[in-house]
Amino acid sequence: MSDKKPLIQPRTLKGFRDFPPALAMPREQMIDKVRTVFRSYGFAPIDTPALEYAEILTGKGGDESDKQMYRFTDNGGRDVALRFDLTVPFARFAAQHIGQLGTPFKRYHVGPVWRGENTQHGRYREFYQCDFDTIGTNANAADIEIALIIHDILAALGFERFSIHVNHRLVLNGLLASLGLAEGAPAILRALDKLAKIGAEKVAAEMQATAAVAPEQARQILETVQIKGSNSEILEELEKKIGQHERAATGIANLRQLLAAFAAAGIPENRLALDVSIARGLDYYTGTVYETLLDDLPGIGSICSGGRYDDLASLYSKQHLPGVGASLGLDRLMAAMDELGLLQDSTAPADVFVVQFTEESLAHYIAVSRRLRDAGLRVELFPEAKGMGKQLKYADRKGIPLTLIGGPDEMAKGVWQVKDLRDGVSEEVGDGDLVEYLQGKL
RNA sequence: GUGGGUGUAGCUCAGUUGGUUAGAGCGCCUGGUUGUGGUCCAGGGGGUCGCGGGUUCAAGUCCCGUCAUCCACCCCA
Repeated sequence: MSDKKPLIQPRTLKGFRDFPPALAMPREQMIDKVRTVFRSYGFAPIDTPALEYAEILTGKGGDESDKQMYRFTDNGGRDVALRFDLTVPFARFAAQHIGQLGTPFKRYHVGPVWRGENTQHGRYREFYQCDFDTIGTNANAADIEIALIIHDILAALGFERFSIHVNHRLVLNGLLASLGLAEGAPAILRALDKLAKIGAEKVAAEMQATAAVAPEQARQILETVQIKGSNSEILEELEKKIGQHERAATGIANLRQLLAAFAAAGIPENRLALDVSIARGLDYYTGTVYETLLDDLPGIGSICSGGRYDDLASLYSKQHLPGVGASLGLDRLMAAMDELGLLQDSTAPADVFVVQFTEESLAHYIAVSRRLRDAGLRVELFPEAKGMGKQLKYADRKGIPLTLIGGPDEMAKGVWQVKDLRDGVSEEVGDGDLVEYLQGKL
């Protein structure tokens, strides 16, 4: 062998990760659970290319996202870029295909996105998002459904303590309009969005600096936005303060309907938190806005956020497409679940391990494996007729709970020895009773 | 993009004011135990000290650069 050839150092790019089974299995399990929820609401899956023409993607999320975009010229001289979220590609998709899809259209999309920003805990340059949107309807029922889905996903993943913070842009706009500040709304909302992070004083200062808000106006905004109390108490207060404004009244009514829906669905009230300070920095939200926080890990940030927008695809089509949706950050969620010990689920790749006692009897083992698989069991047959100690050790290390031993003695009697590696107990089981016995053990 | 911390065996980490063949625990492999894992006993393999350069008689240790990672800011998922 030539050891002269210099080896290439195996490595991955910053912010890009390998997923060995211990990571890939929980991720697949998560995606399965999330998908099940989407489907239970009648959402259909779509997929789009990772790579798009740069002009499709740039300029949609502001300077920041343009800077973070992986962009290059392909071999055909095209200016292309990797998608940095799933929303913009969906807008393009909707503009291109809405004629065939019909409205309302409900889709979910699970896939990787890329952002060339600095890495941090739960933040990578390649990460998975799960987006779900209903487009083509203005009905508040669609907004309610999105919130219910967020709730059901987190519940399905095993989270107990979380809260979906909701607000309505019409409430905020009504508030600003009542103060004569409709003009500076985007800048004011961007400042407001930082409330939880930098505090009321700095927010007031920023609003005064960037949006020509008078100190008294800032005080009133912050007072309204920081109303405390139960969800219905907050609504009452809002009603009193700005309920006479038509737009605000609509927003308040929609939020009231959302609360009623959650109550009707029997969801604990503390999982939905009316929070007038939630604005979402993005300009395009026009109605409901969502931000989901884990009570036990507030520092990790929002793990699922979104809202209602007036027109998704206006950049690509004259067709008016209002919608509402949210996106879930899978990798951030996985980091959270890891931290909270929700990821400890068995990662065993199989339920039953079949020992290959002798190579001569391979067909016997393949036959039984097949029978068990047909019965829905996950079965691994060891590829080599190595010593049984080796094979059992292998099965044990993988966390496979049950092993099937069928050597000459068992074959002569027409039985299998089933050894439960969890307690070390073995039992002889007749060939005919095998499937039922194993299923009972799992 | 800015500021800071950390890189020594597969993992978690020791390693003195620079000083000879760089250590431990766990894991891994082999044997005790060719029909029984997880316990026990004995033995074994495994490290260009992230990488590159510099200072020095001498660098894991000091200096510079670089890459990776973690934390904060920013932004977000």
